[in-house]
Amino acid sequence: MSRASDRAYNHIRSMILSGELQPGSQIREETLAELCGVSRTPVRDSLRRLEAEMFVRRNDSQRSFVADWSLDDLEDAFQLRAMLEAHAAKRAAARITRDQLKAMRVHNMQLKQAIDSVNPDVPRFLEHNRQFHLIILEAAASERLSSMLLQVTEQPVVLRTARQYDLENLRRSHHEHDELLIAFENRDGDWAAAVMTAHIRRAFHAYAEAHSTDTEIRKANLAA
Amino acid sequence: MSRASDRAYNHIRSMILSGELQPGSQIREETLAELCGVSRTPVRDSLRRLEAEMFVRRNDSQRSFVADWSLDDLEDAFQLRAMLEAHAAKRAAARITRDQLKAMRVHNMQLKQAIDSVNPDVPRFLEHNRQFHLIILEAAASERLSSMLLQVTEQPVVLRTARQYDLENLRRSHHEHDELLIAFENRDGDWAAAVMTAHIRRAFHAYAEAHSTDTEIRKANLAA
DNA sequence: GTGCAGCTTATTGTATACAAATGCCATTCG
DNA sequence: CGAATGGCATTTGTATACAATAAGCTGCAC
Repeated sequence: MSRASDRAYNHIRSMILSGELQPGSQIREETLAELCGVSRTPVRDSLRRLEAEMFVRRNDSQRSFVADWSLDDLEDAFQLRAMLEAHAAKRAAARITRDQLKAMRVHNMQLKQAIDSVNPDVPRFLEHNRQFHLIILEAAASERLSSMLLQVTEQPVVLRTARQYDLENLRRSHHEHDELLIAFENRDGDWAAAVMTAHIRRAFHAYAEAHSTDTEIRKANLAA
Repeated sequence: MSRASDRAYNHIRSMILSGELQPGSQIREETLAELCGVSRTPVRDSLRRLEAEMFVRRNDSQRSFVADWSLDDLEDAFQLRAMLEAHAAKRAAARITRDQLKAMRVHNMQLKQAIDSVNPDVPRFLEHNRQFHLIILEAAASERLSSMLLQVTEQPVVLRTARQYDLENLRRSHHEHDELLIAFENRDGDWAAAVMTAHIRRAFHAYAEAHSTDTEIRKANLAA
């Protein structure tokens, strides 16, 4: 996409992710336009995209609000994600190439390194993790599946809190990736799907735990 | 949505579904604007929506084309649909209310009537069929799942050819719905999911068969 | 004849002005 | 005192003009 429209999209998206735009709050096109330094036209474009991606929601009278997801909604998203990623894994097992497997191994090694050093580099872990999963999606060779999965992966709640996993959980991810790789090498789609389901669901519970702790902390702060 | 924008969206969508806009052909905003009797602004809105729904695709330089799906893409869509609908059925089995069940029974009765009369009314069948499935989606109570499923159900290829099923297949649908209802009454999510999977996959193969016949005929016509 | 440069045309992107719709508040009538 | 209604303010929708970009073409050089 073009300059202004892209800028607006990325800007608004990051403001939502960072919490700068509070969940549930109304967002007006003109305000956003000023914040992004563009006119309303590209802002409107961005809002439509963000609405399709469920970052933004509109009420009956076309006013836009920052989406506000409950823990239930989150579990919902993870459930869907688990199902779709498992499906992708199964398809990928039947189609994946040597080169793709090789690339996955490299990413899995690098994400391990990112958290094994004395100074764990979580963003680097996440990036390699993303690439790892992306290759599976690529190997699954279903454009439709890809677009759906992105929709459910790129959610604010997911992204904003992905960083909360502790190192122990990240290490588990690495081992699960290893198992996935073996399943792929054996072209065992059911195995791959099962490992993937477990992988995603564990991630959800790790998150939910971190989240409840977080909530506790927030409550404590409010009480203080 | 508002008047002009809605009109444009529906108009363009129906032109794609009817084949008036040929798959693969480029579509220019201004042309569409004239066809719809609105300015480019609402047309652009519509194109973005249609693009998100994969009715329209854009190339690297932002030009829009009517999506053109192969049989593989179609099977892909049906596979995803089967998975998602099965998931919906499972969730619905745990949540569905008496009233919803009752409404489903009514729709299933009416869709039977629509094809049992001397003059089969396929559009009426399809409408009740749609409502039947919609209630399941409603009972599944996952907004995200709903929006995904709509995406994969409302596809041109699916819609354009839904009318090709013969009466025998439509009757089978009715019976499968009956079985679904019993699974729901027993709150047996796994059963419901299994029936649903079979239901959708049978529909796909019925379609694929009709389609290949269709293709044969077309080839024959071309040869003549 | 082939390929590239530069120009021309086609198409989309952006800004802005104005129109339409919606919500809000105050005022009035029952 | 409460509910309905009218008008005002806010926000979004649409049209249009202009800018930017990409595609296609023409002619020139080799």
